[in-house]
Amino acid sequence: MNNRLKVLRAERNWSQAELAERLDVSRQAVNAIETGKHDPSLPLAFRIARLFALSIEEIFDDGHR
Amino acid sequence: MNNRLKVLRAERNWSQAELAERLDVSRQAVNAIETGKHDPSLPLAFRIARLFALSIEEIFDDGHR
DNA sequence: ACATAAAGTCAGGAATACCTGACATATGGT
DNA sequence: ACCATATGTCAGGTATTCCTGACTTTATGT
Repeated sequence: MNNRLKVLRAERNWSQAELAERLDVSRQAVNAIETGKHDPSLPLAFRIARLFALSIEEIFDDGHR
Repeated sequence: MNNRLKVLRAERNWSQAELAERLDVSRQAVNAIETGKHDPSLPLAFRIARLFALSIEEIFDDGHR
């Protein structure tokens, strides 16, 4: 699952730790998602989308067009 | 996580088993999601949204707003 | 009433998404 | 060069999402 987390974070000058705090997850969880080690749960995907005021589909991409 | 799976399925006259087959998951997985026992993974949420030609947000609702 | 299909549920197990704590490496500022 | 911050990664543990197979309960049709 590809995602635009790193760029969205860079646009706001947030560290992974800052983003993690805003999402109420661990810094490692943010890192793992950014580096593609695993996908967020659906509830977390919702929190991410809401934080950036975007739809889940605008942030995450599972390929299958 | 609330969802409109049951209605979307009813609109198409699909059984849980038929839906499961189209989503390539077990019948029990569909049942568990419909009955709110657990949330789908993000990849599965994408497949569900694509199948019904809707956005994830149009199908699932995590409460917050 | 009866038969079949659909839906719900349980147990046990596999894979994955989270956690904390620790440590290594990289990047940036002074 | 030095120091602080950021990022990446590992281990070990817990919780969740899926699986199969089996069973019960509920709906539907004849």
